[in-house]
Amino acid sequence: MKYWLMKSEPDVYSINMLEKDQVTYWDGVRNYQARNNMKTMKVNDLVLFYHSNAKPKGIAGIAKVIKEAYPDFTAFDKKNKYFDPKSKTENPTWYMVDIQFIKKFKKVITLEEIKNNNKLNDMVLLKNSRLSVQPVTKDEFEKILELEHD
DNA sequence: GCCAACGTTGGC
DNA sequence: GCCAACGTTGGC
Repeated sequence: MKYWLMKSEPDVYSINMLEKDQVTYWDGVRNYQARNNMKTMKVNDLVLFYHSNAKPKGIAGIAKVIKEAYPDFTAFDKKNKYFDPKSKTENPTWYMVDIQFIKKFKKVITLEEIKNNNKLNDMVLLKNSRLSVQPVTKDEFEKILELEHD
């Protein structure tokens, strides 16, 4: 099993909305590295749900992958804001996965807390802050859970 | 709201 | 294939 971190701006889609929906499809990824990461995901992989451009910004909860990568249909729809003419139905450029809500942290584990933890210095989150879908190691995932506070 | 970092595009 | 110009992300 693998671990991941996925970013969302809570104004666009937050952990609360995922809790309400329970299941969602992760559309709109238009970056090749992020897409490749999604293509690597397997059912039951765990996902840290990160709130970017937010206050507080940080990890807001956990989700799991329930459907592996399939074509992102929003890329085919001219009226959708994620429309991309270079993605063809017969040879899609962009993919999405489905995730399911697992839990919402009582308090967001903030970016600051992550930065202040020596064990988490190598997280992709800190090295490549712009990547919206990124791998997390088992050790990092477990350390994050230790930072959860009631 | 600013801007650094980074990815993509397109002219050559 | 290089790289300048441009657009986007996301922390501050």
